[in-house]
Amino acid sequence: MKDIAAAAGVSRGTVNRVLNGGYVSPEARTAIEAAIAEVGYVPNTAARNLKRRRSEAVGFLALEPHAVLLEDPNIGAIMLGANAVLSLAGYQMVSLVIDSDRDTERVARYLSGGFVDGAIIVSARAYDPITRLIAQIAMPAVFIGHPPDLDNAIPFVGIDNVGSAREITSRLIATGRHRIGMIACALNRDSGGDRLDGYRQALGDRFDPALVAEVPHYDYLGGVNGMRELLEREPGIDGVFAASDAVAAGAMQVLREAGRDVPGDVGVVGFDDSAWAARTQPPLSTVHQPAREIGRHAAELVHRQIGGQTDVPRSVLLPSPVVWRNSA
Amino acid sequence: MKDIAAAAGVSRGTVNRVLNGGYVSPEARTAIEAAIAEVGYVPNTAARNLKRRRSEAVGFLALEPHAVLLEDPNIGAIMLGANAVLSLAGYQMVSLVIDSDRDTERVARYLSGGFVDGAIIVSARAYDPITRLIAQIAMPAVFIGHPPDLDNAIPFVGIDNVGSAREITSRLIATGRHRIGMIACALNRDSGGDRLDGYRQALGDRFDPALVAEVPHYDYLGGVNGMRELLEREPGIDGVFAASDAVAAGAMQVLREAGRDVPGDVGVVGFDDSAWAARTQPPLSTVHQPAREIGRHAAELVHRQIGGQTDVPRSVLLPSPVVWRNSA
DNA sequence: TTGTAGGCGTTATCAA
DNA sequence: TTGATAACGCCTACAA
Repeated sequence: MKDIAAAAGVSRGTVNRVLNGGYVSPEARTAIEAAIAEVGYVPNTAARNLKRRRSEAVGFLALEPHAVLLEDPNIGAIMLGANAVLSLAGYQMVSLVIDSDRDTERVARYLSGGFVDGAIIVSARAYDPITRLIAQIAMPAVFIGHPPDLDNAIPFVGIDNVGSAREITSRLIATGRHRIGMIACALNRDSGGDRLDGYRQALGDRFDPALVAEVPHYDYLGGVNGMRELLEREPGIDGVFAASDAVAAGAMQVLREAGRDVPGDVGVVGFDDSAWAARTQPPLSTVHQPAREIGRHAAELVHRQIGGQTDVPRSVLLPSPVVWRNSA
Repeated sequence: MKDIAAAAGVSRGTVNRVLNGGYVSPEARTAIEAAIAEVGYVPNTAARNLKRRRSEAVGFLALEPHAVLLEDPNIGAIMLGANAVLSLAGYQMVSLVIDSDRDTERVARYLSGGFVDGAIIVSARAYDPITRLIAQIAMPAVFIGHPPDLDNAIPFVGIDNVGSAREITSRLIATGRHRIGMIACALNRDSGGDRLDGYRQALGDRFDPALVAEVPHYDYLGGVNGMRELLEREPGIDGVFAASDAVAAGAMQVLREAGRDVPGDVGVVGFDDSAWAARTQPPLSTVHQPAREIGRHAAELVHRQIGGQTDVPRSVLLPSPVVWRNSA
C-alpha cells in the first residue's frame, strides 16, 4: 500500500479512502486506481483482520465420521443454501472437515485464532470439544439439528423429526397396514431417536419392539440388513418406515429379492426426499427435508448474531411435509 | 499476550518463547503456562500471519456448478484424502464453494488476502479467473485432473482417462459384443473428452458416431436419457460404456424396463468404482478411480511447494485399474 | 536466560 | 479533502 501511495503521489490515508470509501478528489482517485491496477495490488487481509478484529468469514463444521458425511444426501444442499446467504452478505464460507482428534485440535485453534467470525455446526455430538469451545469463547454460532447440550446458548435450525415421523407412520396405518416395522438408524443422534419416537407415538398401543430393527448408519447397506432382520422376525410384515431414503432403497431391494411386491405386499416409506426417492422403483413416499432452506436459515442466524443483533430466535423449525408417491 | 505476561510477571518475549520454543527457565515456564490456562489464552492468528506471512492453511477449491458437485461421488473422497495429509502436516484445509460470480470474486480476494498458503483445485475450466489469479500470484497449487491451461506452471494429479476407457472398452469387445455404444458426458471437461477418446481408440475402424449419445452431466438421469436415445438409434445394441457409474445405473434401469437382460443381452460398464457400482443389479464392471489417493498426492504436492521444494513433479498419474464384476 | 524495541500492512483519529 | 500518526498482537533481533 505504501508503494501505491508513493506511485500515486498521495498518502496512505488517501489510498485507504478510495479502498474503503471516504472523501477523495477525482484526480487523486483516478491516479490511485491506476496505480492499483498497475501493480495488481490486493489488500493484505491478515493486517486488515488484525485491525478490524474480524475476518468476514464463517466456518461450516461437519462433526461427522467421514463415511457418514459422504453418504449424507442433505449436507451438500445445506452447504449450498448457507453459502448463498453468506455470499450475498459478503462473507466467505469455509468448510472444515473434522476427521480425527488431530483435526479437532487444529480446528479449535483455527476457530479461536480469529479466522472466522462465526460458525455453522452440523450434527454436533453432546460434549463435543468444539461445541464447548464455541460456547466458551462466545462465538456467534448455530446448530443444524437439535442442540446437543443442555444449555441453549446457541440457537438451532431444524425440522420436527418426531412430528413428521409420526405423520408418515400414521398414513401407513391409514392405508390399512397392520404389521408396520421400522428400520431405525443412528440412535445416538437426535434425528435418529426422534424419528423412532414419532413412529412409536403413531403406533401407540400397537407398538411392538420386535418390529424395530436398529442399524448404525443412514445408508443403503443399513436398509439391506435391517430389512432382512425384519423379514426374519416377522414374515407377515406389510409396512416399513425406513429412517432415510437410502435405507428405504436398501429395504426395497431386499423385498424385491424376497418376492414381495411394493406397495402391493409391503408399503415402504422413507425420510429426506433425496435423490434416492425418485430413483427407487416405485418412487418413494417420504418426508421432504428442506435442506437448502435449513442452510439458508442457519446462515442468516449466524449473520445476525455477528451483526450484534440480540433478537435472534433461539430456534427455527422448518416445515417438512410428507410427499406421497407410490411406494405406500 | 500482554495480559498473561503481566499475570506471570515476565515480559512478552518470554511468553513468546514458551509458545514458540526457546530458552525459558522452569519457573518462568510454569508461571506462564498457569497464566495461559487461567485466561484460556489463544494466540491471535491474524497478528501471527501478518508477521510470519503465512497462514498454515490450504484451500480446497471446487470450481463446479453446484449440481455437479453434489452428484460427484469422488470429490468427497478426494477431500478426505487431502485433509488426511494436510492435517498431519499441521495444515488446516478449508474448502471453498464457488457457486456464482460473486463467489468467484470473493474467493479471489480470499486467496490473495493471505488466508491460505496454497490451493488444491478441482476441475478448473480453461481460462477460469481463479486459475489465472493463482498462476499470477504464484501461489503453490495443484490441479486435480488435467491442467486447463496450456502453460504448465501448476502440476496436476489424475488418472489416465484415455487409457482406462480404452481398456474397459476393449474388454467389452473381447467378450464378443459387436454393437458397443457409449453414453458420453461432460465433453467440456477433460475427463469427459478423454473417456470418449479412449472408447474411440478401442473401437478403431468399428467406431460409429451413431452409437455415441451425449448427455450433459455424469448423473443417473443422464444415463436414463442416454440409454433411451441409444436404444432408439440402434435396437441391436449389445454393449454400453457409460462415462460414470451413476450413468451406468440409469442406463441399466432403462434396459431393465426395455426387457433387456444385463449382461445376457447387453453388457454394461461404468467408470469411477463408486458406491453405485456395488448397488446395481448385477454389480457393475467399472474403472477404479483412486479418489482418496488422488487427494493425498495433491496435498503432498502443494505441501512440498509451500516448503519451497523445487523438485516437485509436474504431474502425477495414478493407476486406475479395471474392476471386472458381473454387468459385462 | 530475559527484557526491549521496531515493524509486519491496515485502519482510524485528529489536525490541518 | 488530505496527511501524519498511533494502534492492532505478534515475532525477532539485539542487548542485557
